[in-house]
Amino acid sequence: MHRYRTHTCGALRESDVGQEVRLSGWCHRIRDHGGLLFIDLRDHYGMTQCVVDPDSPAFKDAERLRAEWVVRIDGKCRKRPAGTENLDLPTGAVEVFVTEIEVLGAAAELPLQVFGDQPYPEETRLRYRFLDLRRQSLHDNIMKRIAVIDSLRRRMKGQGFNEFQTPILTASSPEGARDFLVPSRLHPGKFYALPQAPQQYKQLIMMAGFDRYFQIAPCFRDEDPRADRLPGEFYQLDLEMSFVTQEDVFAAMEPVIGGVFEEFGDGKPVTPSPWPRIPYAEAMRKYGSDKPDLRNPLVMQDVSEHFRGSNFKVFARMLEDPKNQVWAIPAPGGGSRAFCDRMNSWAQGEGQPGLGYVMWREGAGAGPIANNIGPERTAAIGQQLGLKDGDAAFFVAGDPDKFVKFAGSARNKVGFDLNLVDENRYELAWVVDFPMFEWNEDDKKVDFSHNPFSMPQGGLEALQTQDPLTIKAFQYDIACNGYEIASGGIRNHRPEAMVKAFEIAGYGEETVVERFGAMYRAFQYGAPPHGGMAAGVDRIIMLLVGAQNLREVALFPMNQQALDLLMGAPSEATPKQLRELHIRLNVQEK
RNA sequence: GGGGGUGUAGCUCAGUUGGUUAGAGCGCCGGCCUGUCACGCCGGAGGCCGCGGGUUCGAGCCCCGUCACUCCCGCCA
Repeated sequence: MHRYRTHTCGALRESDVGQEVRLSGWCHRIRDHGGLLFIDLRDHYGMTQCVVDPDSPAFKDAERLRAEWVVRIDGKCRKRPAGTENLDLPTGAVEVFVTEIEVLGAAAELPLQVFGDQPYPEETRLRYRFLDLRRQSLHDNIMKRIAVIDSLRRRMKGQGFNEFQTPILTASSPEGARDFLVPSRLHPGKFYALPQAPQQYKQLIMMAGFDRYFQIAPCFRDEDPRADRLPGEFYQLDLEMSFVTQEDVFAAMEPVIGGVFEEFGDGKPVTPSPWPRIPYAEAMRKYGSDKPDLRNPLVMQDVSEHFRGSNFKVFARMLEDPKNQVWAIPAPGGGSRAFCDRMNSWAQGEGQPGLGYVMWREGAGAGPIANNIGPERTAAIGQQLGLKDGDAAFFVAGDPDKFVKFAGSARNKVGFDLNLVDENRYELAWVVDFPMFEWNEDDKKVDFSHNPFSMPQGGLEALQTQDPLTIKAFQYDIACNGYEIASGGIRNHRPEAMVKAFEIAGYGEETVVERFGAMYRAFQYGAPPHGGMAAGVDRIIMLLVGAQNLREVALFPMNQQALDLLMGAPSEATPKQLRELHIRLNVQEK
């Protein structure tokens, strides 16, 4: 007989009745009836009910057991008495009558219970992650993560993509996020950086003549986290293809991303291919977001004309500045004072002065704004938005660039609060035509708005002739249910266009050579047109398991302060380590 | 860097307008219990009310500060 087990805890069935078996696992739950004692023994594979009574030589040992002790039990598999079967367990037709118990690992009093699904504070969960991971929901999430990643690999390989590994210790790159730095021992005063993404490597792989690259790539960014942004490190399905247009990338990726949503989405409807393509400008105008939640049917509209010259002086005066507008968020079914007041105080909580609204009832508008602008204008607004009695609309005014984000979150709130969002579906869309550049108000200069490696639409000629702020890039995202789950672009593989693009952003050719030397050099020696994207693996899995937080789908995440409470990272270095690295600390005293 | 929320038993939480001895459930310890599967019943231990200061005759509750966790803004393709 094997030292630890003949079967796993999920294996025994009625066909095994009569066998002498050996199981090892955790005591999930113990029910001590005095003369009869049940142990639910649990391992990765499942759970088996084990029974001990005073006739068993193991009875005394069994009475000592507590939750989460690891034990080996020997016994006989037998059919449960009629009427006591547990249909909820695959092993529920049988039980093991225990004759011997060996304690393999006792457990101290638990800081969190493995049994049940009681909520626990993040700090406790992270410090005792190994216990949290035993709990069913996290355990299942991690197994689903593994299955999703397997499926992504299979789908990518099936399309002729090859999986590469790229360096983890690399050079700091000036674009994008803050780098994690690693001091060099051999080169005093110099540092490696952890890659924010294998962006340059994957482009170099294309220039090296490999055609289709992918990688489940670890990415490192030293930025503050969010619920949908893990601190420190996260994973991307990273890919790149040569000799492709934007449409080729879409065609390659829709079956991969859409496929995993169909495969792992518990049968929830998934947007069929081809997915909608929404220009960035349209997404911002209709949804107030570059990652719109398309489960929400609400579409915002510009209603400036109805307020221009009206008696609602706050808006009328704003509209005298041509860059200002008034947008309306329709709220079908939201025409109650209670709801509108609630939205108003929510807006104040968001740091807004308030949120103006009109309610429609008995064929006319109601509320302070309606009173000010009069019945004709109110009716015209209702008509434009397609609203009727019982509905409302909310208004946001000012410079759209400044209020659009707030308008977008108001649209979300109205949609969710009025139950207009069907949460049981996955709505996927491409957001395309991102602007190449944007105006940086702080520095009074033009910046790259996404990554500097994207090809401007119109190429070099557009860079030479157009107002930079009107140039669009071959740059695209995938939005799903309000999350950005992937981002990519067709790359700028022409050195002269690259130099020109950087010049517009205020960098000379010498800067390009200095900062992106490898790419610049590679572009000189025959660069194929290429493009690709990167999908957020953690975020996709979060959506698939229905979690609200990325920590629910990561094995050993850090907390919001980027501390690893389990391992105790980051930690201090010894004087010897620092000496070898030529580092002297200069920590500010508080 | 900024704003919001939370912090009371090992854990989840309750705790009235500031008023005597701070409670419940789960867990833990002891006892009873032969068909449970959230087993049941009886008893018990367990508290720097995050920490520091203040107001008050009196603070878990009010004020100031601070720390921790979390959500958001900034930041981040």
